[in-house]
Amino acid sequence: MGKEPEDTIASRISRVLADRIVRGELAPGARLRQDHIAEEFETSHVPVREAFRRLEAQGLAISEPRRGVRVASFDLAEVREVAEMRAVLEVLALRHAARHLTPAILDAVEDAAREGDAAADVHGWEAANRRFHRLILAPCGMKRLLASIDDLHAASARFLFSAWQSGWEKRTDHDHRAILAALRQGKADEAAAILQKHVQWIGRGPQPAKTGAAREIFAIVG
Amino acid sequence: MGKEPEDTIASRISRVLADRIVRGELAPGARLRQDHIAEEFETSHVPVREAFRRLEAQGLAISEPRRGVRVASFDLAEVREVAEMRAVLEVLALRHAARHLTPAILDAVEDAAREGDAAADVHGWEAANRRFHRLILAPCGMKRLLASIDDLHAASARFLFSAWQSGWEKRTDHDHRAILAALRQGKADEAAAILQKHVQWIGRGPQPAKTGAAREIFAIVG
DNA sequence: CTTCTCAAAATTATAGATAATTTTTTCCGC
DNA sequence: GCGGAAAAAATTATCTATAATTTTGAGAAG
Repeated sequence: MGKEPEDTIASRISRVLADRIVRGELAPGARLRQDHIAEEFETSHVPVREAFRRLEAQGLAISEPRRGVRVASFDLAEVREVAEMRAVLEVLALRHAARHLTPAILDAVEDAAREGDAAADVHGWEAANRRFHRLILAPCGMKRLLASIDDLHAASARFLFSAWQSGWEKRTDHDHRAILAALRQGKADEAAAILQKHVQWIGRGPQPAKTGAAREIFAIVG
Repeated sequence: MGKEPEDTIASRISRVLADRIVRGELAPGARLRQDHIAEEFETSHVPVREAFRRLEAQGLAISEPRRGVRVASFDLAEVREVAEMRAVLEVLALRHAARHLTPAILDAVEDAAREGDAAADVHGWEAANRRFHRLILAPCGMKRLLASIDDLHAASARFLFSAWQSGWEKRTDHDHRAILAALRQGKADEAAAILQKHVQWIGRGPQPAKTGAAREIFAIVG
C-alpha cells in the first residue's frame, strides 16, 4: 500500500497549474512558457503541452497556435454566464440525486455547511462550499454532468478568489441551511428552487486598496 | 489569400478522429494507437497525444495511463443524460439569444428546417438539425455555453448514427416549425418550452438485421 | 526623441530516439 | 488439448534534438 494510482505527469502538471490559476497565483493574461514549466517539474515539454490542452478544455487557459498559451481572462459577463450554467446544471443534477440521498450523506452535508460558516478565510469557505455542492449532487451518478459542474466550480472559485483576496468575514449561509432542511424533508423541488437562486447570487467583493477596474470585484458566492 | 488560418496539426487530427468516432467508423471500445495514427497523418506521435487529450475532454475517448486510449462506450443512460443536459443548456442559450434574433437569421433558420425535412439520409438530417440549433442559439454570445452545447451535439450525433445506420425516412419536424413560429412572433418563452421537450425526445432506431443489444438503438432525435 | 529595420534571442512545434510497460505469442508441463 | 510461465513484440510515455516562428532589442535614419 501507499502506492498511489500514480497517474501521468501531464495530469499532475495540469492539476497544479489549474490550482495556481484558480488561486490567482497566475494572473489572467500571464504567459505559460512550456520550457520554463517543464524545467520546474523536471520533465520535458511534451507532457507540459498535454497539460495545456487540458487547461484549454477547462476554459482556464487559451492557446494561440505558434504564439503560446496564456491564462484565460474573464469579465463580469463570464461570471454571469458561469453562474447561469451552474444554476441549470446543478438543478438538473439535484433533481436526479435527491432520491439517492441518505441520512448519512445529509449529515455530511450538514458538516460541510457548518464548516463553511465557520471558515475564517475565503479559501476555507470555498473548499467547504464545493464539498457541500458535491455531496448533494454526486448521487445523481451522471458522470458527464458532474464533470461539467466541476469545471464550472473551478471557474467560480477563480472569480471568487479574484474578488476576495482578503477581507472575508464569517456569515451563516441561510441558503445552504434551507436546502438541507428541504432535502431532509424530501422536498426536492423546493431544494432545487433555492439552489437555482442561490447559485446565481453574485456578490461584490471588498474594494481593493488601489481603485482597480470594477469588473474584477464580482463573483459567485454560492 | 487562399492561406487558411492553418491551425496546429494536433487540432486537425482531433477533428478528423472526432468525426470518425461520431460517424461510427471507429466503434466504441476501439483502441486508438498513437503510432499508427501518427503514421497515417504523416507526423510524429506528439501532436497525436495532444489530440487525444482533446477527445478525452469532449467525452469521445477514454485514456487509461500506460494502457492507451479507446473510443468511449455509451449506453442508454448516457443518451438520456446528454439529452437532459442539452435541454437545460439550450433553453438557457435560447433565452439569451431570443432578443438578438433578426429576421435575416430566422430566414436562415427556416432554410435549415426545410433542409432537415428534405434530407434523404441521417447524415444530411443531422447536419441540418445542428445548423438549426446553432442558428437560434449562437446569438446569445456566450462562448463557454456554446462550446458545451457543441460537445453535446457531437455526442448526440454519435448516438443518432449508431441507431440509424440506415433506414432513415423523411418527415416534417413540427417542433422546429413551432419553435420558428414562436420566435417570429417574439414568444421566446413558448419557443424555449417547445425546445426543452423537443431535445429530450428520444427515438427508437430501426431494428438492425442481427438482433443486437437493445441498448444501442436509442437516440436523441431533436 | 521617436520609430523603423534587421538581427539575435527566446519560444513554439514537431521529429526522432530511448526507456518502461503492457499485450501477445510461444512453448512446456500436466 | 489446456493452463500458465516466459520470451518476444507491440505500444505507451518520455526525453533529446531540430526546424520554424515570434518576440525582443540594438542601432540607424528621420
